Amino acid sequence: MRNLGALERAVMDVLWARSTPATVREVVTDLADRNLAYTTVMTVLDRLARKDFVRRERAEDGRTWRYVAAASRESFVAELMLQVLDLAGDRDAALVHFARSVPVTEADVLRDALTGHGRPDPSGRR
Amino acid sequence: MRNLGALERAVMDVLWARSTPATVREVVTDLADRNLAYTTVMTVLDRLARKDFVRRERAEDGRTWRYVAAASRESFVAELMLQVLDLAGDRDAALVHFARSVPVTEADVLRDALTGHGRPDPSGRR
DNA sequence: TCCGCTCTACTACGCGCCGTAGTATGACAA
DNA sequence: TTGTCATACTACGGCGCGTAGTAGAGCGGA
Repeated sequence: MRNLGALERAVMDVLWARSTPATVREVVTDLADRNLAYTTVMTVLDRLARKDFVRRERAEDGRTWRYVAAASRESFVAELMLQVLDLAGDRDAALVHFARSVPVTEADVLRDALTGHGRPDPSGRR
Repeated sequence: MRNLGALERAVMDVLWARSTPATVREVVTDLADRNLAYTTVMTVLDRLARKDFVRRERAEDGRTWRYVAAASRESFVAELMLQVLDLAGDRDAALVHFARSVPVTEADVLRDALTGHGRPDPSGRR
């Protein structure tokens, strides 16, 4: 699962901003400042779908597609962070470096989230 | 600071494995299984230097360069993780996702590293 | 019924990055 | 002086991505 280009990321941002599935047309208007051709956005959405970053479903008219982000932005980022961690030879050492380089306020967030990790939290995520 | 290609990463691995600065020749022999041309490795090292992933210094003979990784593998990974985190709209939410998706044993490592983050630890890192 | 709008599928092209390496050139050693 | 070794510079093909055109199908209005 490779990374995304700039426009691909912009399109994902649009999809993440709208929580509900969006048509190509809607994404185009949300990116109006970029002045993109309709087909450009379509191509990008198609590529994102191929890479499983977005899913698509038929609209009521039976011919228009609606696109929706396959994962939340936050879990996407978390996933990416785990992939990056895989680059480390010594994962623990990398984690320590990471923990120390995170701003203090975010360290608190992390600490809180870790408290109870592995605890009886019935949500069955891997 | 973009990401690295496969060969670039392999070369970095060599440099990280050797803690001491290495010549092109040495990197080539460490990558012997790949059967690379000397100039290939030289080009890659040159590109890594341009991107500030490695530094280089003259050897004693005055004409050979020695290359050394600019950062440890662990801090490189930690840095990358922070960059990824920047992609998140809601950093805290992404951190929570991350904390929850990390294996339990590594969660312990993280927790330990975070204990004392911002505490009276006289080492003056940001 | 025919026109035009809209949406989709398919194709294409340029650029930059990266893997890969050749050539030219200079220095040193035999 | 000739061969060896290191460097600098140049090159080329593939791939990913930004960008978009064209062709064709369906639908709604004149």
